[in-house]
Amino acid sequence: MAKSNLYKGSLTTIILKLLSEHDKMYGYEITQKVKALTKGELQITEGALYPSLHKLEAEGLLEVDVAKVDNRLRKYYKLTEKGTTETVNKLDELERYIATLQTLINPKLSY
Amino acid sequence: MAKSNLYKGSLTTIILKLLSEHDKMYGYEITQKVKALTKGELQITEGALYPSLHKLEAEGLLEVDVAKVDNRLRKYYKLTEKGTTETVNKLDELERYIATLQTLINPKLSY
DNA sequence: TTGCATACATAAGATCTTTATGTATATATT
DNA sequence: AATATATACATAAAGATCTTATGTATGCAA
Repeated sequence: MAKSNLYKGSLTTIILKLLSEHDKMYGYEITQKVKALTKGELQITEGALYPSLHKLEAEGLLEVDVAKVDNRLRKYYKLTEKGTTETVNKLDELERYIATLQTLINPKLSY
Repeated sequence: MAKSNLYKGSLTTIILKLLSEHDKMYGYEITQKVKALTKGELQITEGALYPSLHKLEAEGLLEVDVAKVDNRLRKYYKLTEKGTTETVNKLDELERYIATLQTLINPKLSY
């Protein structure tokens, strides 16, 4: 994930946010979408993504729908009701986090 | 650190940025300064701070000046030349990171 | 047939943090 | 006088998250 270890902790929120916009997505699709949206800045590795998806599922925030497309396996993930609620919380948290960083880093500017 | 595990990875940059503005600071002072600047949002724990300071010192980004004030030990940290250079890099990295997050989270807005 | 893209997965190790604990002095409260 | 809080340092165990490496398998292009 972009060499920077800043992203540590934000992956979950990113996944949830994408799923709140796209109804259902599968793992590989998420990596490609993030790569495209960020113009290559952020490349989610599989070693980070899949365990994260599994955890979100285990927590009941996502539910899976396995499908076979072109003779290849796909696991479509979508938000549960709980996941939708949690997405709002996580996004709030992320925005507060960014605001706090801005305070520390650009003390003279207001955003 | 604010319950949120988002801050993971940003502590180093925060420390460097503060030291780029304050010439020299000691550990406890850093925790208080951050707490005040963020109105309590971000409270750096000692278990995170001290290992981080030691690491920055080991990497040659900070140098220490031990002092005794009111019969109590203080370790004043200041940026080395290398540390000053690295601060610029880390701040650039953090700003790109924030910009990337904004792209993912507020696709409709530009910052 | 070799390589690249698609599509999943996991395990070992690295990194950073929390939580808990320890030492010690100074000051305020009861 | 005793207790609590603030100041000031430190480390160790456990937890969370990620990187890196590896594995399986299909489809397609060179």
